[in-house]
Amino acid sequence: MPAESMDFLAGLNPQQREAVTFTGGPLLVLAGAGSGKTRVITHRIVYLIAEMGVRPDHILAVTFTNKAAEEMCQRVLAMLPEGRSGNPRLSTFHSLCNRLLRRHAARLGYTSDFSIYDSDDQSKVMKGCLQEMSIPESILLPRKACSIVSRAKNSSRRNEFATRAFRDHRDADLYRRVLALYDQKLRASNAMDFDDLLLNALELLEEHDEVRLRHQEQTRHLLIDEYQDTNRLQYLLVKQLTQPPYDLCAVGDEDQSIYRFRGAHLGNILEFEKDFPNVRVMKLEQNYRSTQRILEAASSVVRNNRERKEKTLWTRNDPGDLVRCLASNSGIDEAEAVGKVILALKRDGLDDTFAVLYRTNFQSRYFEEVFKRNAIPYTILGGLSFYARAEIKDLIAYLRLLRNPGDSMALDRIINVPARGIGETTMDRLRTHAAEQGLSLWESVEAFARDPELSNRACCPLAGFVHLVQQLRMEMPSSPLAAFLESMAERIGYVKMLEEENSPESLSRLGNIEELVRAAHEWEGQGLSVSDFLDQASLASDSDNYDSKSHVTLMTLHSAKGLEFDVVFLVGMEEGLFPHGQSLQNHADIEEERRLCYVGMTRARRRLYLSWARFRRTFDPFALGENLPSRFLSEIPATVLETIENGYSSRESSAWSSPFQAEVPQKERKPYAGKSYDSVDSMKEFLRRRGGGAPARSGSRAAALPPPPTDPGGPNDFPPGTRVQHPQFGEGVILQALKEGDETKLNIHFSNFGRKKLIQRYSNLVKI
DNA sequence: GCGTTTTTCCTTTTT
DNA sequence: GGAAAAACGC
Repeated sequence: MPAESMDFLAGLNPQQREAVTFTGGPLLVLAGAGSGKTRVITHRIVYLIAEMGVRPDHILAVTFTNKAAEEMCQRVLAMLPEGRSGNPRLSTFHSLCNRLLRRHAARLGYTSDFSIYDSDDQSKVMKGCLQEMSIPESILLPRKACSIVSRAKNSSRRNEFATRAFRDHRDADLYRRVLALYDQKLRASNAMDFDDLLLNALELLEEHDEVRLRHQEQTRHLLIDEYQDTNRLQYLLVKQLTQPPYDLCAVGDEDQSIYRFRGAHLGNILEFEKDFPNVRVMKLEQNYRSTQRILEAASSVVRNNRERKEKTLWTRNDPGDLVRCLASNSGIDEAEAVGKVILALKRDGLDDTFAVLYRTNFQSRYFEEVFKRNAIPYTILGGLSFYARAEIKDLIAYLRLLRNPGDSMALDRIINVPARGIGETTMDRLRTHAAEQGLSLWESVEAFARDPELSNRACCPLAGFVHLVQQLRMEMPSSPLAAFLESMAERIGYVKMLEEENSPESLSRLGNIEELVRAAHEWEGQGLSVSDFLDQASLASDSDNYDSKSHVTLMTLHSAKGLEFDVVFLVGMEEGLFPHGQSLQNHADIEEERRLCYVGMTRARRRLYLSWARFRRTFDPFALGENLPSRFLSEIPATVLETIENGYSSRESSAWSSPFQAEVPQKERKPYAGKSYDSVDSMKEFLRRRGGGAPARSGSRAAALPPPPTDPGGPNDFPPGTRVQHPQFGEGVILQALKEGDETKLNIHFSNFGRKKLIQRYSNLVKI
């Protein structure tokens, strides 16, 4: 072996080395958190090229985010000797499929200029579908419909829709019709949603032999990262991308599977050995990232899951500090406690990286406020990302319309932005005309603009708009990206509109546009076209924006996957928030929440703080007065945990003031009585054992707090939060109970019928 | 058809 | 507490 290769293998432990150099067929690497998963993938790529003489472009590695792909690519290139031919291909499933489809779109009846619809576009299309089918929102919300449809799409081939999709569902027939109409609309706009990218790529490979063969020829070595989060569609794609004898290397950790809601199928990794013959399975169990105590705490939590392969993660690292549990009174106090810890640790002068991880995006708010007030520089991922800002979406919608005239969502968005006298009435007529004549919205606009019958008032603005778009469309292909964007923003009147508004917001929007132009300049330098720019904007993920040099980063637990930090704060650890209230009903969902907790905890290198708040302002109808600490906290052994009581402050009464709960008469406020909270006692016991914990209430404070837990009440008592069964409406949850005279009016949310107001006496409700 | 004010509803998690 | 839809007045 050349000295060089000895070098790059020298940094690996025996198991890693084995995984890197094994080439005798399909390989599954079960890699625990922090066990050097990325190193295995990058070194394996380098090994294949440098040692096995594999042509770089015969290697395809699929990762979860573009950022991960890019980083791996850079590490690989740094290790490779000069003078090779081509680069290995590293990409996400979605970008891979996108590229494949752009090349072969015609075979599936799209043009290569197809648009990619984001979740906003999706729910707008869905809204239209439901309206056309006269399904009121009270029965099916557009976004809910989108997620149901998306899940079905991620587990079926397109030609299976009519039979296989929704097969477990009570309303399968209804959903199939919704899906069919939704699909038809997207197709008519020459558009694909995220799921279509996978679905169509699969169809392309399965049904077009020459495409598949060419691709298999190109992909002799396939590596897949985060295999635990692949869904059925991705699994089927993997099978199409390679062929026996597979050189397939899948790397994953079933304990870190956190995308079940998106169709991720744990079976993919648990049954890998059945799917591929003669598979070799290797385990990486030495953790290089975290301290012993952090690892012990995280392992004890995830051990409570049933659906997993047994493995023992260990480390040679220091024992480290105890994991700390911060118990605060309110969400604001929680944020302040975290801020204080960060300031204290920063005072020690270390160059530590910090992360605040939460279950849901809305939790970021208090942290932002506190960090701003205390001059703690932070970066926030997700929430309103750059591409989600209105002005950026508008300009991108213009580009989308220029590239793909069929893109009705883009057209709809910008036809009257800035205002050009094309209002709702005209739009209604355009839509009707399009539907009647089987035209796209754009074709309908063109027709109206030419129609001599039409009044000038309606016609002129349309004609002007058509002319503008046609001109821009002609110029676009030949102009450099940044210059084109800039001149477009000018000519469509967008800049003028913002300048005339002349408010602080409009000025910041102008700033954002400048930033977009700057970004375009950079991409232009890398030889990217308008099309690439649009794809980048659609397929970018939140963690793609993560900057490891930033000292404090706020993000959801999901976005934190694959990242690591010196100090991690896992906040909002309360029953109902984490685990999330929507996950309490079924065991598989709880297990997923637990894995999410495991992922969060194992992001920490040196210090881990877990935090919860007794009261939290919320608009969730499931919210129930005082919070209980998350069950995950009670799963951590006392020997590695230290509880810090972030005492009762004067704010507790204001923390207890949800606008919703304020409407409920004091007397009827009752703690949730459902059986999901069966561990109340163990939780209290757990806190007492640790000293600190929830002290007994006494004196004046008790008056400001909600009444202490009492019995759920008799059969005629329906406090908010109670789950009920109705003879016609099925299952529901009491949102509100109002006593009026001797009647009680109940406001109930039924899962299949939406909200209803019923008089309790006549309702025939049964508690469940 | 446009701009402002009022009301509503909301909150899982993401490519 | 804030964005998006609806309602209202011009």
